[in-house]
Amino acid sequence: MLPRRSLRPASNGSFSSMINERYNPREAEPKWQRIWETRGTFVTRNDTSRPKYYVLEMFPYPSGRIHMGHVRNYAMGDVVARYRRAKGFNVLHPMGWDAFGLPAENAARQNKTNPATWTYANIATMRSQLKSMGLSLDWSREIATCDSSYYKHQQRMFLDFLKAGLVERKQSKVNWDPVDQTVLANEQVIDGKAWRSGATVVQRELTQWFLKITDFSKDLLDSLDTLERWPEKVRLMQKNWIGRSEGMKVRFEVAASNSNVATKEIEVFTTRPDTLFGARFIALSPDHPLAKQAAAGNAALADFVAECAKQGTSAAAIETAEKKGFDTGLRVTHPFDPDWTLPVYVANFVLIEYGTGAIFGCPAHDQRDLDFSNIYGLGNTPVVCPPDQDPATFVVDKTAFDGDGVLINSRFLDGMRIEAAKEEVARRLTATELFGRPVAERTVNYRLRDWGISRQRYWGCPIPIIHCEACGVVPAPADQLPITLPTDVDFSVTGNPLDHHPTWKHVECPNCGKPSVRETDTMDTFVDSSWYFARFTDPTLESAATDPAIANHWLPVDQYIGGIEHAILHLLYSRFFTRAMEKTGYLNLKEPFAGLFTQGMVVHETYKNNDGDWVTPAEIRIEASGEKRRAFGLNDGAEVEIGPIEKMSKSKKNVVDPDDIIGTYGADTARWFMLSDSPPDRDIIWSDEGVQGASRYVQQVWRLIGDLAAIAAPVGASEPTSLSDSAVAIRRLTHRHLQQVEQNIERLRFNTAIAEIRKFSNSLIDSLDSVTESIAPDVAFAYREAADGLAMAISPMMPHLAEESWERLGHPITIAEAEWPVVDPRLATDTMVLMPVQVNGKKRGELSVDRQLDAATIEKLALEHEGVQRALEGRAPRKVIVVPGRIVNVVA
RNA sequence: GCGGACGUGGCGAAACUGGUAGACGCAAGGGACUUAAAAUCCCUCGGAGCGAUCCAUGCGGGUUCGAUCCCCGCCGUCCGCACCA
Repeated sequence: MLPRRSLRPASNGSFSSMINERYNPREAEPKWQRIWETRGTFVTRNDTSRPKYYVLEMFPYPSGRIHMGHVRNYAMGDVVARYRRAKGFNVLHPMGWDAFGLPAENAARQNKTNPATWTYANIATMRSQLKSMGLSLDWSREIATCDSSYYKHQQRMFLDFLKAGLVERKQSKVNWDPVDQTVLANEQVIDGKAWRSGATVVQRELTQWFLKITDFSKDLLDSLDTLERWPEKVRLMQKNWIGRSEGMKVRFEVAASNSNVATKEIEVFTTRPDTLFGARFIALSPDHPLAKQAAAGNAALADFVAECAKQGTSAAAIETAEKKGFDTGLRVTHPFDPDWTLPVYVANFVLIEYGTGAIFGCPAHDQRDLDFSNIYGLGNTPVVCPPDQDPATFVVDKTAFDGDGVLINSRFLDGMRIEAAKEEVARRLTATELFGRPVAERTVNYRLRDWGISRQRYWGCPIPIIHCEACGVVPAPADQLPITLPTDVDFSVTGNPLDHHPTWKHVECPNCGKPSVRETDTMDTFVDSSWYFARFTDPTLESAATDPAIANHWLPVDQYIGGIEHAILHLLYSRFFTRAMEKTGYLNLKEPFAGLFTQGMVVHETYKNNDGDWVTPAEIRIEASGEKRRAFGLNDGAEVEIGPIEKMSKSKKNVVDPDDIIGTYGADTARWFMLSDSPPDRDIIWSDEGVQGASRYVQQVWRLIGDLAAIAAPVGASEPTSLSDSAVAIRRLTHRHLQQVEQNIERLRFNTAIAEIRKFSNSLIDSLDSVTESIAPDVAFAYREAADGLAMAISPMMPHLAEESWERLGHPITIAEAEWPVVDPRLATDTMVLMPVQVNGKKRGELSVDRQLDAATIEKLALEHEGVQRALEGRAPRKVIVVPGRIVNVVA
């Protein structure tokens, strides 16, 4: 028997809420979190009977507290993890901490604490915050990269890479802060000044460790095509970053030399060998060995080279920098004409890192070369004529021509198209010899440079190397690993604490036993995050970083989720590491992440008071009248200006603390809101109204589940032999909506999955209106299926509410351990279909027809339709297009 | 400068990538219940028109029976790279 008043009455909706107590997330959420923990629900075991699924969200830096960006990221990952688990996969969903890095040292300097203390305290806070979100994580696999149990393996890996020839030690320029005595990253240099000390940053040459990522340039580029479940945008960014270009290296013979320059030739790289007859000069990078050689005997040139070294590396500095050069006095011979010589300049715009560090300048067809040529009066010769120009009159003045055209002024190349001319030059120059070698060779050049990993910092993984005066660079013996960080460090002195620690660096040489010193540089923290996904597969293994069999089973990560800001470096380094680990026997695959998803940011309105200071959302209240919204300070009531919507940041104070939200509304509401409304790869605007909407929905579902629980057949009730039309209708909507939810989650379209769930619950609420006091068994069965289906549908997003509902519906075990219902495709598709009828592409009516109905009958029905008749105005239809199940269009 | 993405109601968006444009939600307005409020429920909600209907997916063209979707040309916003030879 049904208590009528528990359902929504036609005109008075108050009963439902009166008899249904409100859902209280503050009680339910911790309760279910404890139950999951006690039952070990999310502990992953190796189980090959089920297909594996590895979901991973980019692990956080333990900065202190989680922010809304984390909430969004981990809510998405958790939907995937919970959904896949329900679908029968053995899911690996771990969490860890990217725990090394500069902020810990900064905090240590400021607060006189130890970086380790600070870091582990933050981890404790953030772990408990993440736990309050109810994430289905296997916490038994937690790792922190600052644990020696983690970085021990990283040191070993470094030594293995060294042995395998994947590590190199070489000189490199760094941004040096002379006050703090430290190396700065490019983003720490602002307008040529150090971000912290404000000192003028200088370029300094240091010997540093490099990982030879360029060994894999080609593979890293080519394999991008295999990453089908990566965003096109990220693949493109990586492609551009690797920067492949086809060209030639061409050697020019030195024709006239100053006495101190012994070189007989200069090699340049070019992608435009076709323009060789337009050459006007050779330009060397100031860092080119030949430039330095020439400078040694020429004080003015030496001054010029030194001046170039001061040139800023910032984007702004480069943009405004004028082209400058210095004539070395050297001249080289043109490869196609022994009587033609070209001057050799040192020029500030030539990069040492790219190509050979030397170019030939063709002013007519390269803007940089033209700018340079115009300053130094070197002239230009157009050698490619645009299709719309007359070769006899075509001249270049201020704008170089880099489009397609036909070769002119180029002797044997005249009349050729660019591609043919390139081929011809290559053919001739590879067949001509200079000093016993071909003058030129075809090459492929990459923009990608080797990865410098040395950091002059304390809070990072020590590089396991010993420097001995007699033996040179000696790898630390494997049995001495881990090389741990000393804990008694002094941050009051400038510079690297490892370097001026009294004892730490002094060791005996493992080779000869003589006193030697440890490498005091630590590794770039990007190294730590380049293999953590592999460590998660067997995080407590002591003997090695990975067990290859286990790593190969779990990897690649099936779905990786994180911010677009890691599109290039982290993801590229991880791809490189996977290849390097394969080469050194740690695992056997190339690509670590089969599927990648980059989520958008969380943004919020900004608020500014009369004094122009930022105000936090917690300090204001919003008043809305009609369409207008105004904000007022809670303290003084003064009006606050509502500013633009921007990424949540501490500096603009437009942050909302996840703890506050979870405390007020519960984790489910926060998670639900984060996934609603905006497509996951786009930014989401955090708004109080939106959160309240999500919170209302939590209560609505709870009431609905209560109503359904009252009328549903018992758990496990078998399907009645025959079903009434109304029972079938309920089953249809359950199966149809569940199918849509599945498809949307699988495509990571969480916003549309949520819209579908809301449609589902709206339909159920509507359908309950027609329920009378006596419920037939077949209808009760259909409502049982609907109620269970709804609880399951919300479970990936709102797991606590789902558990509470599942319990209320009478299930003995948790929903987290339950299986996703099997959708019956016959029930998911309606037999009747509503077909719009158009006349000349404009809708004139609708036909409700059986999905199976033949086209001829549909056509007949359409033509008889009143709206069609009216629109035809007596004209005869010229053509009728029937798209079965979709649309009818009558062409008049 | 080079490369890429996006532009749909007051707002976030949806549209099975050629087939009823605006699902789902937020905000707003009206109403019911209440002494009142909260909560809940009902109705309206792109524009014009009493209506049949007409207009509308940044703007202008094109292809098509039919275009938010494909093509061409503009305008605007955002992102990546940037003296890469």
